[in-house]
Amino acid sequence: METRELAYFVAVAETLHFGRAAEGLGLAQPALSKAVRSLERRLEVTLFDRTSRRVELTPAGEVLLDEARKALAAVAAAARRTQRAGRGVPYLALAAKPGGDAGLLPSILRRYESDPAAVPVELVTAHEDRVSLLRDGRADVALLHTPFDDAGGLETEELRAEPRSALLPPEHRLARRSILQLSDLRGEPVGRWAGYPDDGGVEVTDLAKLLRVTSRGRAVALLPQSVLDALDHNLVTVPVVDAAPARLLLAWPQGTRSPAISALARAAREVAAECRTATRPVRPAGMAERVGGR
Amino acid sequence: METRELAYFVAVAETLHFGRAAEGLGLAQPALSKAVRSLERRLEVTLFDRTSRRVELTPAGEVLLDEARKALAAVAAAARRTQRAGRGVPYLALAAKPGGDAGLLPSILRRYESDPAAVPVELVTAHEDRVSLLRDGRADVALLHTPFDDAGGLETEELRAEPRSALLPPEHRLARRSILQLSDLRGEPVGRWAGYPDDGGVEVTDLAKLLRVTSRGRAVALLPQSVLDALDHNLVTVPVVDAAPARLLLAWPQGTRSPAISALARAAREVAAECRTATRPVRPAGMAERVGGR
DNA sequence: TAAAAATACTCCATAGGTATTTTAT
DNA sequence: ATAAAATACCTATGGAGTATTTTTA
Repeated sequence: METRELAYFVAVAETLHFGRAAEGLGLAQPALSKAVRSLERRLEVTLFDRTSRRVELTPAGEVLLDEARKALAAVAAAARRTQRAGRGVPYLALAAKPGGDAGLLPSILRRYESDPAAVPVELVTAHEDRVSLLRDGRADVALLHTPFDDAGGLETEELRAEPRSALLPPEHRLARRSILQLSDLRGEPVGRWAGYPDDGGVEVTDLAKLLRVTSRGRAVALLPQSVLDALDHNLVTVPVVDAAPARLLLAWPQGTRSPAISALARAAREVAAECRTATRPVRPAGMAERVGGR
Repeated sequence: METRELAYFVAVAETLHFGRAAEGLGLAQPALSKAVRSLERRLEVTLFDRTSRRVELTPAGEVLLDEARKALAAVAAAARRTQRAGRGVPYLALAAKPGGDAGLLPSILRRYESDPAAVPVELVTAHEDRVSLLRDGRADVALLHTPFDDAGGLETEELRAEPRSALLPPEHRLARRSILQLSDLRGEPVGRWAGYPDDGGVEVTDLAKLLRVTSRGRAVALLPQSVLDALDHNLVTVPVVDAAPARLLLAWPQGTRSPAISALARAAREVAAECRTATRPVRPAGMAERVGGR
């Protein structure tokens, strides 16, 4: 199986339409039909049930879609890592969301640089999809936030874990509660980052937008207290006691823990520990209150 | 990058010889030279430092060798899993070493079959390389033995952990000791399974061979007590207190935990637990003794 | 009947072959 | 001097194009 064929298959599987998939790939429809047919012949497996009106994946096709994505990511990672290794000095590409480092990054990098195993760091900022940067080799390490990012299949170092609170407009029916449970939020539209699976919530792209949407009462946000505190708002926060805690992780692909990554993880762990002792949680948990704003 | 090119590159990187690699791939040397050159051109990276007398990998080449192996395994896995999904009823391919199940397998399977999530199991027996069966999709789950198998990058369920003992000929200088430490075995040739990295020990392919080699005093074996007890021998076993325990694991690739795998893991866990309580270790640890034989 | 996949064919880019040259030991 | 990679050149497979047919909702 050639990667070209896999890419073609994935394109069709994602659109379920040979014509549009071909257009997306920049080739003609018959070529794509033939390529998929020949893949099916080679594997001796039917990948699509298709008529001239509908295209759908067979169970085997579902499996291949999943596996092909992984395989293509691995091939892309091979190319990217090789190219990076080929260009001069070795360095570490660190992916982080702008503002998503909880202010720890400068101290982490300062400490890391004093480590003998340190290697120059290139910061790759990306609002979305830091995990796929790791998976396809554009980055070596990333700062992630679970449960927002999916750290499956990655090795991680936890830097911080924090319970989450709901951000509500003052007039909201739950705004006077001292604590909440997830079940209280049943039926509420919850703000959801663009690019994450649609659970019926409102899609937002950044905190400012989330804030606007929340102010208008169109959604509630579920965020770590420290993030809510840092925002400039006139809303109410209520701890959600059974929400999975928001965790800040340093993550890298399985089995790629180089000395440089170890050094960075060490520095990050140390800085996070210091930060924890320095800024102990001040606010008693389980208290609703007005915060922020002017 | 096409998988063909990656496979060609890996062949050259493994032999460090274009001619022999080409022969192995069943094509002519110039074709291989050209393919590698075009790969280098495409990546804009030099992969080999080569003269007409010597071929060696550049640092970037080392990276690609590593990454390409992973990528090729992912592609092979995609093909295998798809084909298996395409052939009739879904089933679970379970890789195990013949005799390497500690006798647990029949009970595990019997219990598993009563689970509603159970799916037919196909047993794939392989003396070596069960991990690569998982990695390239020929198997879904495997019974592994650490530290003999490398479970890196796999999800696992530990079924049993057992301290290991040295198997020695009665006349061996260490045969009268009550316990041993790894340091006592410094310099002793230790039996090593075929296919594992050469640490200077004697390579053996099966337990019978290991037994013969050990009897002749050409090596010592380092095995879990239960395996030694099951063997028919006239040798002495001495516990090695600081050897990593031998662990029997059920393992599957990251992120593939299907309901069927969960059910099998559950059954395995339960059977292993029962077995632990039923056959508590009888022999007081730290006692040298004659065992087995007739 | 109309939208969309499959088929029929044509073409050419390139993977691969053979013969030969270059190079380093 | 020789082993081995690179180069030159040729061939043909198959990937991709255009035009057309078939299919089904």
